[in-house]
Amino acid sequence: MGATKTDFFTSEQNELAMLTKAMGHPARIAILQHLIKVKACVCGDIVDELPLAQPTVSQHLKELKNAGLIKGTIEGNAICYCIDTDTWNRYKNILENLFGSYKSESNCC
Amino acid sequence: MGATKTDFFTSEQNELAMLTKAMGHPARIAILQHLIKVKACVCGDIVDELPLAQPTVSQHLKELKNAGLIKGTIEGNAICYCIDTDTWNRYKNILENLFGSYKSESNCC
DNA sequence: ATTCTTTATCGTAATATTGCAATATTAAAA
DNA sequence: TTTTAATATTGCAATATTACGATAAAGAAT
Repeated sequence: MGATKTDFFTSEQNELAMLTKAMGHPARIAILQHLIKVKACVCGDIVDELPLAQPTVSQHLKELKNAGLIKGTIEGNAICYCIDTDTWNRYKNILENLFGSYKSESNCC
Repeated sequence: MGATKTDFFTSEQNELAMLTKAMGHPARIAILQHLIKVKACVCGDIVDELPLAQPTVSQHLKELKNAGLIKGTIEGNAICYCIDTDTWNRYKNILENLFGSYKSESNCC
């Protein structure tokens, strides 16, 4: 055991879980916030912003990229990371949908 | 190593990470969706809804409860779980804030 | 009082995540 | 072409997560 039983859940459930799992680390939240704040794309100075070693940051960037939250484009020998607009908006909708589907009136406790 | 370096991040970042981490499993997404759908509180038939053993479901419920997403009230020898309205709305705002703070115009790639 | 039902906890195995030092890779710069 | 700079990858140790069988706990039903 130890592996998540993804096969038994819907693709929507797995996607939501994938998204939130990718966001489920303070460093990755910090990266997203930073990419949003500095309106231009930032390259490797994300490393300077974080209290983590370069390989660790690289790993977190990879996970955010795998989830589709960010994308990186090569720029010389540096790499320019930024929010991936398309998936970002899609995820925004999915989350709004989930959180919006709950109406507090219909709660018995 | 292996432990997250929470001390070096802001409490907002840690809270967002805590929330999304708690949601970052298809079973826990399924539980939330189910609690939203059946407008009354459900007790242990969450177990029947999921393709997981009872102790595993209990563990997932505990994590959702720790994150403040749900709460359980004792009802006889059963326990009635439901969305925790207050924290749910707070988390909704926090997430809307994060996802709303990104404007796609200000992206260079 | 005993049994049944419901949920939680314990113990444990399998796997995943986190973090970093060392090293590889790739392209600019000298 | 060597050096330098920026990222990625590898390998590994520490820790966390996922899952479940066995068992405990607590109240309902008999």
